[in-house]
Amino acid sequence: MPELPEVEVTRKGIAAPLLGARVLEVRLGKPLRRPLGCPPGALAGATLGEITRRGKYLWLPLAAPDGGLLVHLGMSGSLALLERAGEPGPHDHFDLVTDRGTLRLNDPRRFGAVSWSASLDDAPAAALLARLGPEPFDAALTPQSFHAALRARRGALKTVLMAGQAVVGAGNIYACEALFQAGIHPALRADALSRPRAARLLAALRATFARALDVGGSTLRDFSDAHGVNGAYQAEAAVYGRAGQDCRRCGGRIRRIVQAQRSTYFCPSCQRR
DNA sequence: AATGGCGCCTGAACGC
DNA sequence: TGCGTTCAGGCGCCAT
Repeated sequence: MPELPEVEVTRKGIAAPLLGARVLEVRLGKPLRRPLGCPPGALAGATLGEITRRGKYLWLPLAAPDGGLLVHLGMSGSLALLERAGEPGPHDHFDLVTDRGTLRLNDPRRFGAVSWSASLDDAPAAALLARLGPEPFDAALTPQSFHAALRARRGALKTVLMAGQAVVGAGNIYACEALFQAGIHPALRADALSRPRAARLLAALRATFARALDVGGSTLRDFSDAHGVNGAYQAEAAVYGRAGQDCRRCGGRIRRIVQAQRSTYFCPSCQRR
């Protein structure tokens, strides 16, 4: 469900209220994608530091006992910070009970994960984060470096965007939307993209993310933020989920193709190879 | 080292 | 109404 903007909106919703919170208890539901990696009881008494984000991962640092939790929301996960948490529902699989409320992970498909690591430099966190490319708004990510990263890839641009090595954060929706905004065909080979067009794509991706952050991640149909509110779908996707409908820019017909077993939506006349 | 394919889960929407 | 099929916002790991 969440792409980078949604994860960042989630982080913003929980970072301040949980800073300095004391862990009282950890409750687990059904198994998630990977094991917690420590006995739940071992976290009691720890104090939460400032929650950070890397790609679509959240890092919840803990002190005394030291360590942290690396959280990924997968396809269908969402976090809510509840003042008074009721009994966990059938899809609530992780509760971090603190003296400032309960941070609850709801994840019907259970592709998400919560993993304890001694630090970001230790397993499993280090290995999971090691493969990630630069953050989209990192100043070190320039049109030049982005173009260079794309030139090292032979796959289709849309697939490469989603792989997260040239830049992190784009999922299926924002990859499609950014390519539309940049006027680039999703099946164009990454290493065939000219430098000006790479610059255009980076700008489009940043604009897409910035817009989503502005509206609080509510560009996604059923996203709900850390307070459980939202879900106000903006209905502003230009191409995603619009196969067969008219392109808002040229009036042509939006097409759906499959790339790497994922749906890709694009406008054949606005987006050129 | 990059690439493509598969598996992990459940629920909603759709067609018959 | 019920049943089967398809699809869904993401990784990780594996073989090549």
